[in-house]
Amino acid sequence: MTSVDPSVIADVPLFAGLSRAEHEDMLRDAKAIRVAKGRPVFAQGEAAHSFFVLVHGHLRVMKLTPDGQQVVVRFVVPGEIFGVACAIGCKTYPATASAVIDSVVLVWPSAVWPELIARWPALASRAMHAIGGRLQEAHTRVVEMSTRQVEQRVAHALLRLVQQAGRKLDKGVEIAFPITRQDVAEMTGTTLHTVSRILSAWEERGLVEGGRQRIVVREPHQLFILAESSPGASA
Amino acid sequence: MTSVDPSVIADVPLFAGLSRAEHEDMLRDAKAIRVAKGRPVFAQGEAAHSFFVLVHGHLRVMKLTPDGQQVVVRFVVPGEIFGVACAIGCKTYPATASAVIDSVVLVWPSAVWPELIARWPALASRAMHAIGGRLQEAHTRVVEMSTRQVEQRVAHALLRLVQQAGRKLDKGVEIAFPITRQDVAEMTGTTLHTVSRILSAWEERGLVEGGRQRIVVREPHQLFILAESSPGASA
DNA sequence: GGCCCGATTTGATCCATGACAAAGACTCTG
DNA sequence: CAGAGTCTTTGTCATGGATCAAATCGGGCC
Repeated sequence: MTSVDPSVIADVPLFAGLSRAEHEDMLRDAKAIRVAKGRPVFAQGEAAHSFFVLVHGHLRVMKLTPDGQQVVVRFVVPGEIFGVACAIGCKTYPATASAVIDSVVLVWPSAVWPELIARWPALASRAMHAIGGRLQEAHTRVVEMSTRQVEQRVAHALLRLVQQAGRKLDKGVEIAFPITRQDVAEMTGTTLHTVSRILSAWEERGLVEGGRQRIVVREPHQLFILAESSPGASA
Repeated sequence: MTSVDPSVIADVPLFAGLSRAEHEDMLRDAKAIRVAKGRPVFAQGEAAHSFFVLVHGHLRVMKLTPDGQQVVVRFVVPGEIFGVACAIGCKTYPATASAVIDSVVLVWPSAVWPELIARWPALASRAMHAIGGRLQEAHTRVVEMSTRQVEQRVAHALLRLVQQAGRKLDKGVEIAFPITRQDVAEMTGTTLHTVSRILSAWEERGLVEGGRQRIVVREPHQLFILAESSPGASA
């Protein structure tokens, strides 16, 4: 039996407030696995055998349409629970999660979920909040896609990424994992061409700084203003 | 103290499998209120004092953007729980719910939620599934908005409405509550003008039949084919 | 170091759909 | 039954972005 050091979940919000002994107890059913950059943790349509917590690294969660287009649902950062299909009554995973950099995840069999939440009711509540937060975010995204133009959506997406995975730099904040224009396009419902043009324009104005699979936001506040401005009000 | 007849929640899926005595117990904290057509049950931004179950009628849930545009999040049909901000850790309602026809709702104070789920753990699980379902739907909508054109999105929206609130007619299925082209536009991220044109075109082809605040789907299957066809493949 | 491949940039063109405008059509009310 | 207020239809025009096409750039690998 793989034994996992309980300290790895010391700062997982979902498990906050539990004792070390309780952590150990929970980890009894878990396994830690390494996922190489680019490899999937699970794939859309697969039977939902397990649920997960990301310990280290970054994952991209995406949905594939029947005709092969893909949409980025979100990025997972360390400490988050993901792949909880079992908790919401899905038999199969509704999306694919793959590593954008070498990552480490904890894996529990789906079967232990009911047991866990029965034993720690706070867990149910926390999980509910986590799912609720994602619902909120999804709705925000729907509203955004319905009412704002591409430039504003890209601005919002960048701000969200910065908040979720920003790394402070001398001059601005950098998104802490490799991300392509294509990724940003798939987060905002546009094309990599349009994203490239927008970022170029922003770079011109000193708002951001780009690079291969790299985005640095120099002026988050300016970006915020852009994101919030009403759809008609352009320069 | 208002006493509510336990039979009103006999067919609420959330409470299925509980005994009549348990229903009574739950209803002890509830009040039933009538909401006139057009009146809000709660409004976006308001403190989330209560959560609800719709007993009779239909509600529209919508979000308002800072600049006054609105987006329809969903319609609530009888038997559904809604306004569960408290369950997902929101202090205020993130959207507005108002009656599209005269309706009756059960109201519980948010404060009893923790109590209820503590007493009936199955409730927590059911609620989780309900929220999960909405998350799925929201993601589906994001994918749709990112990858399909307006006509396909409208087709999907109609099919969803038919499934949720379809009333079988001699010639087709009717959406069982008054709904305007504006509503459909706000569900699909387009304008009432475009929706009107699309419905007119479909009516021409015999797929649907329209009227004031009324839509009858004559050929669900044709609509389905339209909804699924790849974005480029038009007549 | 030189090659190869994926990522990015940029230009030119096209078109789905939004915006504007105005005229019906249906309901309810007084 | 007239009038008002919604809702719906339809026409015309403008345009934000998608699409198509090609360079160019930058890294990693042998």
